[in-house]
Amino acid sequence: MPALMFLINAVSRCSTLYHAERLEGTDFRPPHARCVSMVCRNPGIRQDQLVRKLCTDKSQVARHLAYLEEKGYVVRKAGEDKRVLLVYPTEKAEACVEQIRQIYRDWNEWLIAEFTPEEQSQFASLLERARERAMLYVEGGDDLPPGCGGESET
Amino acid sequence: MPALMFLINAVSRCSTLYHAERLEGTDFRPPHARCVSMVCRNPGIRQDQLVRKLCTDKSQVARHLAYLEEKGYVVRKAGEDKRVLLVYPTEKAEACVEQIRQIYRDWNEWLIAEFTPEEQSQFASLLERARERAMLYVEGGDDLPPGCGGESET
DNA sequence: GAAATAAAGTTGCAAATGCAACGGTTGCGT
DNA sequence: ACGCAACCGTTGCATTTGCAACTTTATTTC
Repeated sequence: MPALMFLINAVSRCSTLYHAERLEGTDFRPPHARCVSMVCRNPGIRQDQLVRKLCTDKSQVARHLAYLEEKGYVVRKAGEDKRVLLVYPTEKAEACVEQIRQIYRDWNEWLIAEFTPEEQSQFASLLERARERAMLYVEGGDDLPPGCGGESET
Repeated sequence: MPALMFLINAVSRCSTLYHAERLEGTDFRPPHARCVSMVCRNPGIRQDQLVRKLCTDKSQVARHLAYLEEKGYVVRKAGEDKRVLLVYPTEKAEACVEQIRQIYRDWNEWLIAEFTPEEQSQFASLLERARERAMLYVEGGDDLPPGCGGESET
């Protein structure tokens, strides 16, 4: 049995390929669509919080938002704390976010279409818990996987 | 609740970051390690089958194997059908594959450490089924997700 | 048997990603 | 009030990835 990572990588890649296909002809590629979807769900979100939610590198978010801003899908305003940028969707974004969400739904439903309803909710729940735990590694903390300098052994 | 893709992408990315950290100082980066692990598990595998198992692009496998061959970890021989290459691990690869596998195990176990044993096997089983279904999309066929030209409507 | 078609692998190129270094801003300690 | 560390976002750079065009070999078709 292969390691979980192989399974997860495979599903992740297939998902992205599907989204890329569905997004053909739009202004978006998969990472842009992820940003738009998240910004519309959280208007005024701080850019660094967007990085956390998308679990990617801050340089990616900076570049993708710059692209989306240039295309008129988002607006960024400095917060009270002038270090942070608050990101707002424009009407142009609101007008097409539903189309993006539909792509997500289509993939989700098709992917787990052969699961029973209980399996479907189990799957989502376990994945969410795995995600939370995986984030612990990225964000650092006490409970780290082996080989991260956090070993309690001598 | 976010789409499954966000969860899967996040776990996938965290996994890769972890593996990259653990592989520091070796000749491998995550994609090389994946190739070595798979080739050692399937000595003499055809390069195109490796592409399927790793669920990546054939150009990636070509480049990563070229690197591994140059470094002396694998050997590639033309098959009876001279179009295909058969990939064999060298002793050098066999000597370090166990170290790679340990990294996979460490991550696996840590990631699902807070699941109950039943949840752990459920998770692996559901992920495997999701992977198989996701591959259906990449490899084409009858049962495709919406928007892939395979619609049965008019 | 020759030509057309398909398959496997390689290479070139553009996009996406991750990291490290940098600039501007805030908060803290003294 | 000053200096210093931390924080946020941006940019430069190297790696990884995906696609398409190409080469070589096998298979099909006539």
